[in-house]
Amino acid sequence: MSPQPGDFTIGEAARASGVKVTTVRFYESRGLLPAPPRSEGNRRLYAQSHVDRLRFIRHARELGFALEDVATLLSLSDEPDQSCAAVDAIARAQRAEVTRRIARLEALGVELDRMIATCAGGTVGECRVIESLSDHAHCAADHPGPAPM
Amino acid sequence: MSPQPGDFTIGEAARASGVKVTTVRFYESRGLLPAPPRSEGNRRLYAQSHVDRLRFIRHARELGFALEDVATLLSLSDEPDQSCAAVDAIARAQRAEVTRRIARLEALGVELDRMIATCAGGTVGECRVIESLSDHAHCAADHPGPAPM
DNA sequence: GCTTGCTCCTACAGTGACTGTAGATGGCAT
DNA sequence: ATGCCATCTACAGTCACTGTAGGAGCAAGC
Ligand SMILES: [Zn+2]
Ligand SMILES: [Zn+2]
Ligand SMILES: [Zn+2]
Ligand SMILES: [Zn+2]
Repeated sequence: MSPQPGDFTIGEAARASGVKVTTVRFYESRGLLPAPPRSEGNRRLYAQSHVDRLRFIRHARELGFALEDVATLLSLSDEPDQSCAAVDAIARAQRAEVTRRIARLEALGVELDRMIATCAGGTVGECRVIESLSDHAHCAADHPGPAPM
Repeated sequence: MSPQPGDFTIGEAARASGVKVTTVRFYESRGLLPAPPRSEGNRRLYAQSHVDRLRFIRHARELGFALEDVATLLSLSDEPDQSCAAVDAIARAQRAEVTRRIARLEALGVELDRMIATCAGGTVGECRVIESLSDHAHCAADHPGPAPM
């Protein structure tokens, strides 16, 4: 395929969508972006629809959706006559996840603040931050597990 | 080395510290936990000090410190005569990071709520959630980048 | 003594969502 | 023709683990 007016190189598609060149190729490898036709010199030739799709992916990723969810949302958006209940469910699940993460981080913030406030600025041997880390019994809330943050 | 009373197998150390067996070995491979002596049958034999160290690591991880920071905190705690300024700095940086993450997630939550509220429950073609994802211009705040969440 | 069943061993691959690197071409401008 | 950036493929690295395969150790029950 020879380059047409209106085609984008991968660099142009990257700039137009705000997705990095390497990430565009990565999305293709993950099946989120269809493999475009190539030029005679084997370069990818993107159309506007690819750029639109990249912007969709970017926005969804910025909102924290996992690539798997992005893939589902993309395949749903390709079938406009279906019910949007599945779309809604994914968005609500993401909202709930965001809420959980915030609660988690608020609790960490409180405990970190308590720890930091006890530090009197002396030696490590006297430092209550180290002590707090050593002694789990000092902490008010239970920790659900290693922080995914 | 033959097992002594007071020694822990890796499984016992794991239960006593709340760190999984595989994760204990992983921490050893990362240099966070010193390699313990072995039994005649090549099993790791931990002392109470190892269990204490594991509990320290676990608590620091629960507070979201990266393993590299945990390693620094551990090496600082091994030198009790030094100033605790470095400890304080790491804790404050972690606190700041938690604050940033919360702010980020609050913004995502607001945008997700707006998106979800516009969904009227019709078809995908009419769904404003998909539309919001497609059209970046509809969103109020700038996104700093893909969400690390 | 023998089998069952749990724990433990090493070594390596996989996760998610990319990022970085190496070495080889493509293609445009001077 | 020369320089230089963009692009190509393929693979390793990131982080903090988790999971798997294929053995070996060890206590208890028979
Ligand atoms: Zn201190
Ligand atoms: Zn705590
Ligand atoms: Zn909808
Ligand atoms: Zn937005």
